[in-house]
Amino acid sequence: MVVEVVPEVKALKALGDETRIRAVLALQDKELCVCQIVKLLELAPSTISKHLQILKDAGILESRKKGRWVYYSCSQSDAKGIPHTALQMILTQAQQTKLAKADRIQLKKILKLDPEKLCERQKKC
Amino acid sequence: MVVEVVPEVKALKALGDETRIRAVLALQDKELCVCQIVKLLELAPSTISKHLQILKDAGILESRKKGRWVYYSCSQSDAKGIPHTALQMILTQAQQTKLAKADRIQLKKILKLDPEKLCERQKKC
DNA sequence: CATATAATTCGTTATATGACGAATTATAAG
DNA sequence: CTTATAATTCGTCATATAACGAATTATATG
Repeated sequence: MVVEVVPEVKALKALGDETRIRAVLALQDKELCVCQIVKLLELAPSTISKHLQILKDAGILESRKKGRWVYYSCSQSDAKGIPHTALQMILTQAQQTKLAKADRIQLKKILKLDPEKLCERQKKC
Repeated sequence: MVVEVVPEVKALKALGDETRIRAVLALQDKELCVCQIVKLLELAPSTISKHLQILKDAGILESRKKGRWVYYSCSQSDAKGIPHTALQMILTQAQQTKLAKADRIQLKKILKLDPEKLCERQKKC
């Protein structure tokens, strides 16, 4: 886990995982609730939750709770070991990759899904 | 290992390790041969060699061979997943930490060591 | 108050990682 | 040509990581 790690490399380690960088890229435009990220990345909720914790602990993401839902968003301040400007450059470049492009298409679909069909959560997200 | 990894996160993963970021920071001023890095980081040569490979494979370091010695230095081009400018910002910030400062003091000592006393390699480094 | 739901925490498991020393490779020196 | 040395590769082992499902927590709804 990214836990006993020296703060200098926390954000680097957090971002150095395909699933986690995909999550951060998905959050570039707007905040999303956990269930939407689960839908996008197709991993168990518990797995996604843990990844989001790691990113939050690294200062890359923030979260706010609204009712039963938890919304994650990109932090506007420096992450642990990566200045905000540098992080932006990294993410801008990563957005150009196939990986990110495919996810953006998929995310668009998820955001447009019939709220009734996706799940209850969509009614409130 | 950092090997099966999608290129987007290779450099991030490579840097997200205390030993490896220390190596990169030590190489900011000038190239060093493997034995000097071994001396600085106090790990087995085989371990250091592997770390340096990972950093090289991520596009962060370069190496040149001169006789029996292999010198590693920082690459001037983009790493895999981190634009060069962003990497510079990250490293500049990392240089401010206690970890890096202590290493710089130690490195200065290593570079001044009596060549005869350190080891044969020092005669040529 | 009971039930449903979103998210997290916990326990487990398979795989990845980082460490080492021994063996190997490449080059220099005797 | 033999020996010594710098670095790497290989095999092994202990630990870290990422995945899952079950259990738990928090909140909304009937």
